[in-house]
Amino acid sequence: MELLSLDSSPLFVPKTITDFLAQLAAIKDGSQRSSELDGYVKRLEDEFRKIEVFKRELPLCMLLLKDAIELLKEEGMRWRRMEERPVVEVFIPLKGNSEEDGGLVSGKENIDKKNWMSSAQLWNTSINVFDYTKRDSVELKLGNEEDDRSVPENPIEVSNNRAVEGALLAFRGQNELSGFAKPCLKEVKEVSEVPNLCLMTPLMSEALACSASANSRTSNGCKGSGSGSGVAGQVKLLNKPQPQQQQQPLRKPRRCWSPELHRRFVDALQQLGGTEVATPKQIRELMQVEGLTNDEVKSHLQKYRLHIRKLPPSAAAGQGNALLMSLDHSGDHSKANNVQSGSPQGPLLAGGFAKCRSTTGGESGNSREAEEDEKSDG
DNA sequence: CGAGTAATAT
DNA sequence: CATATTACTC
Repeated sequence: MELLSLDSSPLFVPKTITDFLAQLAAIKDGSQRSSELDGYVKRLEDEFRKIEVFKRELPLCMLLLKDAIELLKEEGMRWRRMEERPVVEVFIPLKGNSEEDGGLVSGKENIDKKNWMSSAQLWNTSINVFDYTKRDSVELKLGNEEDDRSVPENPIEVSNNRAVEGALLAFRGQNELSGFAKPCLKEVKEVSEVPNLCLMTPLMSEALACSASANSRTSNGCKGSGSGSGVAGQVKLLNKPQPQQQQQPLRKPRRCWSPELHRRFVDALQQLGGTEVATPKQIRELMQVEGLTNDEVKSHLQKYRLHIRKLPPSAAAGQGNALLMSLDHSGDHSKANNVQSGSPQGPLLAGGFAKCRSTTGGESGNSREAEEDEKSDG
């Protein structure tokens, strides 16, 4: 046993990071030590990718793992430096600047965690922003957001993560993250409290256009596969130096109509009195979704109309159709919206309307839509 | 400009 | 084939 630990063969799995560090510290041979560390970090990262799929269920694991990875990496760098010039420093600086700062150990940790938490929140709410290399930008972005979270106006807003998304994309470029970028938009599930829609903002399109054209359209994985099973599996490094920036009519990235978004759409629709009488502009304004363009709504409406025209029989029989609703709303009362018994959502949506379901979230059984924030019209 | 629709792309 | 974007007409 001890032999093993001393030998620290590649298979040896230390119980804790500190243990591991202690082990490493015992190793005198620099190359061996670094290889040990590298291997361990690699495994950590592997696992991280795996559990990333369950990030919602295992947020703490994510954090811990990430922290561990960070720490080990830092440690590795530190040691390498120490190789060159022996310095007597206490380790566990956690992360500071990639340069070295002194041995600030005390309060830093806490602050760190806090920030991480905010990041985590972001993941949960909309995008998967995970990058342990350049999360600084993320943090900055978040700083404002989370602090200023009191925006009662529209709960639904474009994931203002376009910058983040950019970073993410960049990150994807240099490191494979198959399962990461995808979920950003489809992952959006009702997070109980914060309903959020996934929208791609026009601004984003620039960034996307570049990497999208160069790389692939996977950036906006709407219907794309998913399943995090192969997350750790595929590794493709495609790094292209984005030769062309903006030229030609760059196509807007596809807007993914998440269930939430669509629900919003339908809501607006019925509030406006039906699919046939509502106009795109009205809908858009009513939806109050930032970044949502008129054309997009129009397009969606077109599709929607087609759909409900296509299968009216069954729906009509259900007498709860949106078509009829337009008529129904005549004598609307305060809660006319409640017509959801046979709400347009059911039949219509069932047709496969809301397709951008999350892949990672296996519990798609939450078909039960959380009741929306009803507009208590005065 | 906005709505509606067809054509086109992914 | 479904879905979303663009182009076109009114």
